[in-house]
Amino acid sequence: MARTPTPAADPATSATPARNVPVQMADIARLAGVSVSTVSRALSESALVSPETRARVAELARSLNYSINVGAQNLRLKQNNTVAVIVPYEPDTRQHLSDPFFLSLIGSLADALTERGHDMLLTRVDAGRLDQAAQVFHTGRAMGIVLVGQWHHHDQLNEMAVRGVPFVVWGAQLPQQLYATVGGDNLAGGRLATAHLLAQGARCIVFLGDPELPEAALRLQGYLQAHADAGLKPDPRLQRPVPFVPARVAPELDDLRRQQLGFDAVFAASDLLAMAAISALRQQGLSVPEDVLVVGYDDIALAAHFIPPLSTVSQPIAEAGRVLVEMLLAQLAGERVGSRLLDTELVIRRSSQR
Amino acid sequence: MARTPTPAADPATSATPARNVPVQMADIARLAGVSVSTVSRALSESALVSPETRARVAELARSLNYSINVGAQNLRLKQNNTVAVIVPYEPDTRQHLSDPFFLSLIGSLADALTERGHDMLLTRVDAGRLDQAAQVFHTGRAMGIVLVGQWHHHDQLNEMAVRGVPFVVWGAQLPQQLYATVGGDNLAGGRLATAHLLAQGARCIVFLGDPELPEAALRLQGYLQAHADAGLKPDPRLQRPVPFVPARVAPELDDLRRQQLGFDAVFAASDLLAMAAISALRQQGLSVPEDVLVVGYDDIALAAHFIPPLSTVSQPIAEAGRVLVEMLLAQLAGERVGSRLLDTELVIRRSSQR
DNA sequence: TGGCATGATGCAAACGATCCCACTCTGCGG
DNA sequence: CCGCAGAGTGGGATCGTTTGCATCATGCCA
Repeated sequence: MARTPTPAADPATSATPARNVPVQMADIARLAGVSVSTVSRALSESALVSPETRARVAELARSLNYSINVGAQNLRLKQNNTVAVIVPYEPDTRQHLSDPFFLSLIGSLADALTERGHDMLLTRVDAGRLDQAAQVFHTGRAMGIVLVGQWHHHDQLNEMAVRGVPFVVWGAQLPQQLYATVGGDNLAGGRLATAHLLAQGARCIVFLGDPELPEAALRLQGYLQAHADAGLKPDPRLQRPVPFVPARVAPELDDLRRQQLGFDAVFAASDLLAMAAISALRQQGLSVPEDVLVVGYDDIALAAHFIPPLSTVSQPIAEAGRVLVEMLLAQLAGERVGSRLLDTELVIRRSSQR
Repeated sequence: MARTPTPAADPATSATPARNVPVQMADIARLAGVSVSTVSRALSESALVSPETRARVAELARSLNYSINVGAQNLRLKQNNTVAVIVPYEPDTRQHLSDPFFLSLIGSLADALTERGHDMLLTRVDAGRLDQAAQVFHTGRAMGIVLVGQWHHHDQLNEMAVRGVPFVVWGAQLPQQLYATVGGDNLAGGRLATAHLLAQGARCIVFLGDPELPEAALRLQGYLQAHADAGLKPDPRLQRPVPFVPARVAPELDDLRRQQLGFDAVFAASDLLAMAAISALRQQGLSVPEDVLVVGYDDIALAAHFIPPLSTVSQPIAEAGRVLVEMLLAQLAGERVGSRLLDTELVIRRSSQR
């Protein structure tokens, strides 16, 4: 290709039009005829500098479009105001951040953190190598950690806590845990949903959800309790341990049908599963709520616009973000914080009413 | 409350069990009997240190659970490998990060960034005070910026570009823009969707979407083009400028009915709007697709599980994240990057087929 | 007029890493 | 026996801030 000089596009030719010359305190100091110390003090509104100097420096800083280098500042102050939000990532399914509930939770955390003037570092780590999570703390990238998502490795979390890593977890509260969790009241949620279905006359309620995950296990326990409360004993074969993957729902329901196990309601441990279930039922020629009642869990934004509008157990997402942040900060302030259970609420829509 | 001393819980009593004594290079140096320089070199696998020393230092570092302080490292190296992802926030509606499409895009960005070893800083800024976005760059918190979401202020973006802030934008490509965008081919998407509806026999197609937003405007333009291609002229009253808020859809459709404007199809500029439309139609006693055909936009995860499964224009989310990151990095490497249009694809499901 | 608060400023040492430069030590060739 | 190359290491400046302490001018009182 011939060398055709294009004056405007050639960076070497043009007189560095927008080359980034990062302005720093020393520059301001020189221009203002004071020392860096004074500039530093002036910019931090210290009462030690005279009002005139302060004004002059401030004006200069603004006109030079100066902004402080937080890296250097943090180093000097040994401070850091970013919080890491870490989501697990299942290497086998390569399932990335996908459940709308967790995405909303992340949104809510972003809100809560910016509200308090903190930065949010979003990181994904291999669910198995949880120790990597602690790295963002040890390397000083974040002052604390919020873990959201399904974490299987209870003991790894305990170890992190022992090592003094400040963190809070969204999830179920387990016995013997050394760390603080925030979570919906899964037991109550499961019981509410199931009791409602029973009250609607359902007698054979399918449970969809993966009891390996503590949260789902509690919802299942609530399901059992509601039955017990009503003096009923549910058929254990109706409890289907499906992972949180919508595509796994239809085969499960087909299987029930093949086994000739009749059912008149479904309680799914997530809205995504519930919606998949409704689709699958429709496929089988059954309609909701006429033939089968369905209740989901999470109350994601779409639940209300689904057809039929989905009854579900609502988790207080906005509050969740706020509380998680609050607790992390309290912990950083040296307080000893316990776990928190947030109220859940049953939202009754069409899908569970005949 | 009486002061009941609980020995284990009292931090002052216990012998600082997990008190955080941040170990640093100097500590390792002392213990290894070498200088910090050597430690630094050993840990960075420099060939300048003898293999024995290197091994000794590495072993010591591991046993002390040492990890480098990236803040100090960044300061010294004048480097920084975090990328800021900024989402707009409408102060009037206080609408937080909610559209599933953008949330997925964020997920995909998180994936693309971690894959390349970058940290992701997630920030929300007031859509009107876009200049705040540049701050995260100027303060050195991030080396570059990815803007996602609906940005109205084209000129503010241009100004940022002029000032030399490295960033890329997800969105529509506009004339006279000085910055790089990545976006789906909204024009083609709109045309595809509309042409498909016309091919299905629809003749009065409602368009739902806010043409104030460049992306939606292009989709509308595609809608018009498809009509022109078919030698048709759509009734302008069928173009309804609704914002991206599901709740605004039903009133709009009611209004159409009040005006006695018949229609046999709806093309919504987002899946959320499409789903809200289907719900609203159902409310009015109309069924989809029997009475009205519907096509959405984005192909969010739930579209396939909706009832009826939603036809929609699919945007390549995973690719979007990858390309955005690639382009930002190219820009940081000093390359001059142009905007990129990603292929969109029409996914035909039940909602648009009689 | 000297002593001394008082207010405004500057100097220099941190913060925790990197890396240029100088230094020591060994081994080898002249 | 001396010089020197080269390998391995240490000293210390540096990145951009903050802040304890010293400095210095001023004004006031005795």
